[in-house]
Amino acid sequence: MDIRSKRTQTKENNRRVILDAARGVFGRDGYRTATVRDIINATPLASGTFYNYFRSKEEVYAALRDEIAHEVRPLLRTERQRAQTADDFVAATFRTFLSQAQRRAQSLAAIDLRDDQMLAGMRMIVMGGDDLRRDIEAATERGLFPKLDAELLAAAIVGIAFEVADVMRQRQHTDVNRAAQFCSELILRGVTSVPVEGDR
Amino acid sequence: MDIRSKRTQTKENNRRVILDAARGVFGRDGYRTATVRDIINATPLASGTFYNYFRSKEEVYAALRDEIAHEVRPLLRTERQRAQTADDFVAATFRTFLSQAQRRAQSLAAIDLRDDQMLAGMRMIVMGGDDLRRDIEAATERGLFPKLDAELLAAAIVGIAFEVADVMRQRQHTDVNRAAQFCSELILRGVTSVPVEGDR
Amino acid sequence: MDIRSKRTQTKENNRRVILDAARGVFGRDGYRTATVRDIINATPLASGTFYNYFRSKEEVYAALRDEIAHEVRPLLRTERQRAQTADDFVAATFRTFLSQAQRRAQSLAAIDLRDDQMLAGMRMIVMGGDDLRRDIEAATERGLFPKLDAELLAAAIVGIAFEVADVMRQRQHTDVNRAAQFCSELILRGVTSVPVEGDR
Amino acid sequence: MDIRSKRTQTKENNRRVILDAARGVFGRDGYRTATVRDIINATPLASGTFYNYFRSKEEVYAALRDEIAHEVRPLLRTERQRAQTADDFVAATFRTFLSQAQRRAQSLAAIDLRDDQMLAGMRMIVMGGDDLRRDIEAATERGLFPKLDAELLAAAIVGIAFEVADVMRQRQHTDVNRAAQFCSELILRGVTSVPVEGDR
DNA sequence: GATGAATGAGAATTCATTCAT
DNA sequence: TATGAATGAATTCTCATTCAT
Repeated sequence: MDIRSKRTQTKENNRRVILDAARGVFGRDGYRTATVRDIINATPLASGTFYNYFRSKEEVYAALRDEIAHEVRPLLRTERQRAQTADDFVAATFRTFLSQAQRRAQSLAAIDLRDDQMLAGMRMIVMGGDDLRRDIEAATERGLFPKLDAELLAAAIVGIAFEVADVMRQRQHTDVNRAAQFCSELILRGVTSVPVEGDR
Repeated sequence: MDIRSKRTQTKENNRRVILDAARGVFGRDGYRTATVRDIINATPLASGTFYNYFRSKEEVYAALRDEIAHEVRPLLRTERQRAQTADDFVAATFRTFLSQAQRRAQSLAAIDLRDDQMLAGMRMIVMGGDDLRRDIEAATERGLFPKLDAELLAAAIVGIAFEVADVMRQRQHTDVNRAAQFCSELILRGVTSVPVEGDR
Repeated sequence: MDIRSKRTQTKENNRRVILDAARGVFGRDGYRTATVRDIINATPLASGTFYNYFRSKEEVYAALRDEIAHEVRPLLRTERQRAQTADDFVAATFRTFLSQAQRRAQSLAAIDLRDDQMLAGMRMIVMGGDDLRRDIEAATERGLFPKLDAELLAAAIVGIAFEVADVMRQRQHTDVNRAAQFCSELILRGVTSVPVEGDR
Repeated sequence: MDIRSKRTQTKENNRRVILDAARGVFGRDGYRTATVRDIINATPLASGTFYNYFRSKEEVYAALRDEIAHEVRPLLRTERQRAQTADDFVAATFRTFLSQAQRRAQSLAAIDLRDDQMLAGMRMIVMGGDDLRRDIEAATERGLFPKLDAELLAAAIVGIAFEVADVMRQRQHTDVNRAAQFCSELILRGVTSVPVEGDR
């Protein structure tokens, strides 16, 4: 059904190859340090070819980020919009983000989370631009949250998500559910209700 | 009476001049983008002079960061160690960090918070390396917190502090106390107890 | 028929162009004084291009030197290993070295012989690393020389060869054979048997 | 008797200090690599002070070289002019040069002999500009040598002296007399009469 | 479209020398 | 004269981007 010329296939394939290489390089060297040349070298392609697909490192990054955002954002929105309780809402957000962060360990999660461009990107993913704030506002309308500063709450959720993801990365800790639960409890009921740890 | 020779004064002055220029340039262009040359150009000094004071951009940044860390860390530790309640502990941390972030609007806060080096630096300031985690552990001994994963809690606090500071920066919002209170309530008692907003 | 693509040709040509330029510049300004920029400027190429071919000035020099060593060393070894008498052995060494030094008047010989890197290079050529010493030892086995300190003898031969080559260069004297004969006699039978000069 | 103002003493002392430092630095890093700054740093003096005494690195070197030349040249000339036989003449030259080279192990001899400026300097010392050639010519008049190309002979002697000094340096061999004898025999009667070695 | 060498602007850094103190 | 910080020209090298094949 899908009749593509060989050329088209190659074309799309190269795009893919570059994106994957970029992912690896960003993950290894950090977005900042990585050079276009590094990306090309991680590829069987020639340097000039890069510019047939992307105009710059930034553009590759954007593509990479958008790719993820496109997969993750709808998931997040759906879960949040379906949430019946504040617990559902918050837990969905953390669970989805943390499990994505983990699943993408070799790709985006492996990218230094603190890298500024990258961070902006990740934030965009979690918050979905302003998805999170809007979802919070909608949820507030539905009575899930008390009336509060949605933007600040969104910021807090994002902040926690990032830092906790980073701790998980350092610990090479993989119990996403427990981490997500920790975050949710913290946001929902505060430190007093956070589940007591045995040890990690 | 004039204990410092003119020379020494000039020398110290130049250091200051470079640090201030760096601050401005980092703030304007971001740490990443900024070049040593940019810093020099923001200065009446010659290029070589820079290298009489710092060996690289990294070193200037470190000096800038340490300057702040030196002022802020002791404050934070003292307040947290004196805290009689979890509220005191958490509130002190947020208040101090957010007010510092604000006070330094032209300096570090103005530096792109999302820049990775910068962010690592700021994290070091707030957490003081591991100050925060250790303080949480000590406070837990004192019974201020239930037994919990101190590292995760520290991460959560840092995450919130950052993101909220950033929102404040964007809003050019100056009510530090309200923001600090918001953060504290969230951490302590969760979203349900966060003070209801009129609007900003 | 045209086995090498135009591209490959250009590439090889550029390498040649750089080597030749380096030769000229080294010869004119001395290896020490010469800068990579000087070499580039003696070329129609762009500065970056240099670094597509060589990593540094040192590397160009090494290439230049090796080029010569590759041509000269085998010649020398063969002649010396075939030598039936001490006379043959010594004469071959001087003749080959001096004639090479002369033939390369525009290339290596023109390079300041006294420059240390250069000199080390030339020494490597004449002695071929340790070729000369080893050849002397082998010749001693064959009974061409009395048992003696091969390393010192090699050193003496090299020393004479250099200095005499330098005198020839200054004199723009071209009678290689006479110079070689002079050196050989000196080494073989000493000053008393050196052929009496009219004058130069 | 020698009434010098303190100032004059200091002045001469500083000159000395710089010369000694330069010697050490040249010896350690090589003339080429050494920078004026290195020399200054090897001194308790300030950078500006250097320029009260010397205009450049070259000038320090020249002073250093001349100092030695002034000590060594007269010795050499005297010995050579007094020489009754070719043996005396040649042996005196090698012995004096090699022993000087050795005695100055921490100073000039330690300087990379192959460094071009240095080499030119050393050559000047051994040959004394043209001393050696002139002395050879004079000795030839006296019948010590057959009529021959004095310049070439001088060159040969210098070449041998240098290379052998270098071998000695590498070997950390200290038997100057044996080395000098080797060189003399070689020059006087050639390889066949060079004393047979046991081993080094 | 793919190739990969050429390009050259630009960044970091060094260091001989000057000059105010 | 001594000091040592300031100077800035000069150098090396990198890397995004172009372009002939």
